[in-house]
Amino acid sequence: MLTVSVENYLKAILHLQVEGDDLVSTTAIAQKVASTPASTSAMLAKLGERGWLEHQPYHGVRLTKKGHRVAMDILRRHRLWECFLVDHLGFEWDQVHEIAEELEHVGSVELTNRLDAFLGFPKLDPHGDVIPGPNGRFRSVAARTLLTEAPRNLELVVVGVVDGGDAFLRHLGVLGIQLGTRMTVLERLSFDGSLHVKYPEEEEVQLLAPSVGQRLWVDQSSPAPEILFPEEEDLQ
Amino acid sequence: MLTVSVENYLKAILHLQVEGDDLVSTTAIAQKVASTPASTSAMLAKLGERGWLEHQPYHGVRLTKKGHRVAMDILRRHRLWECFLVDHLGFEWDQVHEIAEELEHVGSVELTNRLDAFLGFPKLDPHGDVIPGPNGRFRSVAARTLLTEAPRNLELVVVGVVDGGDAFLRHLGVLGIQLGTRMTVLERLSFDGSLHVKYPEEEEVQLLAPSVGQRLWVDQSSPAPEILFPEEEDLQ
DNA sequence: CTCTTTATTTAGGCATGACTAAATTTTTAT
DNA sequence: ATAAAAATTTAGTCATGCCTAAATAAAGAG
Ligand SMILES: [Mn+2]
Ligand SMILES: [Mn+2]
Ligand SMILES: [Mn+2]
Ligand SMILES: [Mn+2]
Repeated sequence: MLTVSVENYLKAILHLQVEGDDLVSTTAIAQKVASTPASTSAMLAKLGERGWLEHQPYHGVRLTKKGHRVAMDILRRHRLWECFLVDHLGFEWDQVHEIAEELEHVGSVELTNRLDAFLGFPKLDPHGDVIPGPNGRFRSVAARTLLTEAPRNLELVVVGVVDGGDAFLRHLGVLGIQLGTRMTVLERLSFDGSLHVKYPEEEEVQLLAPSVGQRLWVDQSSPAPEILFPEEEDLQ
Repeated sequence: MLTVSVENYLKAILHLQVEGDDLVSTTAIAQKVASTPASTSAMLAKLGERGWLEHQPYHGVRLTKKGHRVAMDILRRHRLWECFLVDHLGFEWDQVHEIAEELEHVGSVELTNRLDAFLGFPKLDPHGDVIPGPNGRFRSVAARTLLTEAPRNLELVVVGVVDGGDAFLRHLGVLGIQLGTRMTVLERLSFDGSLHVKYPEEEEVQLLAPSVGQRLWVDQSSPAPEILFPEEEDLQ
């Protein structure tokens, strides 16, 4: 049986491994699970013995196939519960993380799969993060771009948030941005990468800090017009 | 913060206190939480110090107001989740106890109250057990009688199960009994208290063991016909 | 009322998972 | 290449919560 503590470590390692796919450092893990490097070092030794990760002392860890699968299952439960909380219980997207952090540790496979079905097999959680399927792999989703790297003068939709802590999500609230918000990037300022963006209904142009632009996934607004007016696309 | 273990002890004590309202014994608690009397004794001392119960060494414990409230909140979460599992995820009533045993430890009040609302503020869980409200008291329910003590020759509905472990619930399945099943008690055998019962559609009369009759809550079948044909009622 | 049985507590250990402080290894800077 | 800084592990504790075995108290039998 997996303890809550072990599960939290495995999920933290998975998270750090997805970005920067090399070895994950003790300190980074300690920070993510809010414990000390010493405690983490002891835990990593144990997780290594039990075959969930490979530990290269003084250099870092990498999840084994087995450990990766376990961590993906936890992530799956976390994100499915977030969907439930937002879609059916009416929570806001910045209120669900902490609760899902506990619900994710109820491990019944039967429960998870029925919840998945109840929710309609969602691909994305309320923050636009991809939900792993019952096979322990991420469900496939449409391609997406960071707002910073998106093309200019094209209407975009916000489809996800990178690493969205509650503070950032509330900041987005202040800016009037949520999943589904549409905007057009007019200009990227060379000074610090700030973005001039325009919202459909508003006249005024807003300036988004790079810390925001780098953490928003966007997609093209409408799959509708596509190649209907290729000349106009070229003109802009 | 309450640990899972502490919560399980408090709920076990509440359970034992409801039936037989006197002091609850160390052995009974140990049995309920599946631990030893020695471990339980140590835990009771701690729970006493922290003000959740009064411990009379060698004689037993009783929950304080504070401890009672905490336990009722856990019971509330347990039963609300059971409703969710059966009503929305399609589980059978003999499959939900173990899962709810884990879900009940997610303590967010906001979550509990929203789940309650989502479920339509149910008064009874899938086993016919009364669900505590947000104030920590049982919701009021219509009066009910044990099948053993119900009047003869009157159509009854099964509205609840006393202390329904999964084994008993599956046995009821074999007998074709679930919540909402209607039946009429024809006779109570003086030998061992077995009951001759008749089901509406079936011709044959069934014999129910006393172990079953003593653990079924029933109510009068239909509030509809009432005094419409009093003569016919008398004729039977 | 005494003896025996049963219930409960105490004593002594063990596993898990956390911490601080100290030792050690790796990395960075000069 | 060597010294300083940073990261990691090791050593030594502590709190929880569990166990078995032994001591003690309460209840029941005669
Ligand atoms: Mn968690
Ligand atoms: Mn999320
Ligand atoms: Mn439980
Ligand atoms: Mn129940």
